[in-house]
Amino acid sequence: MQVSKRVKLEAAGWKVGSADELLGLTPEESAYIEIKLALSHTLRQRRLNNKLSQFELAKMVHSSQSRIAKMEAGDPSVSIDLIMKSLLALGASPKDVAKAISAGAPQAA
Amino acid sequence: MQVSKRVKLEAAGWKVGSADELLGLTPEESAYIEIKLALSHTLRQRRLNNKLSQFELAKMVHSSQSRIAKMEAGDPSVSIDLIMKSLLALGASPKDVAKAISAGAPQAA
DNA sequence: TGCACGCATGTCATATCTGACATACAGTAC
DNA sequence: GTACTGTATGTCAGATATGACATGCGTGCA
Repeated sequence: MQVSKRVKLEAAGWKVGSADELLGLTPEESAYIEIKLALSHTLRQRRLNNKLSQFELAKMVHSSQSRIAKMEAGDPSVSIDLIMKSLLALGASPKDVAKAISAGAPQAA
Repeated sequence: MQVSKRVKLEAAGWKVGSADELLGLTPEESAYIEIKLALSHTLRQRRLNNKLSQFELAKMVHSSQSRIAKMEAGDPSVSIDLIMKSLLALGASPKDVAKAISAGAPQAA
């Protein structure tokens, strides 16, 4: 993740790395965000690997470009459900999803 | 999973084991259900390990007994989001969640 | 027997999520 | 410069999920 992106995410209300000390997040909340960001990141990876634009992926999953952008940004308005369904539509298996979560959200350097 | 439980789930509209051949599920749909059932099962395990009733867990996660029952049943009306949040509230880490998904839904014998 | 506990299932008002749309911005090509 | 592609972000009506409640069912126990 580029720093610029990280700054935007943080400005948008999320903390990216080890967030909890700065914001007042409970362990559950930060674990939830960690999972969401891990899946968001994996979604973008998979989309790019498949050489798809957000618009094209949106058509595939019967959604819209703006919602794909929000998914990849880990926007608070998108559910983990939706991100997972999109991953599965891109051919990910449950084990792939598990691996993505295990790998965790990409940490800042 | 007891057979009786399995029968109930199936009667409720889900197929449990290798479902897709019987119902007309797409690979994404069955992967989604597989993940949901894996997490449902893990939720029940964790709750029982902690010796909590559904009612007690409901209070912990600011929900209701009926919704916990639906989560554990993998009811179509509950999102994976909610099940995951409950797991995290029970102290599961993202890696625990990943392991649960990797392990998969308990297969019928 | 009655009564309490734990769990399942159905319903419903409301809270939350979603897709669609508009719009803005960066990069590239002309 | 314009035009086009890909992406980000804000808004909103309609769709979906949620908590709460009622109720039923089985089990244990006095």
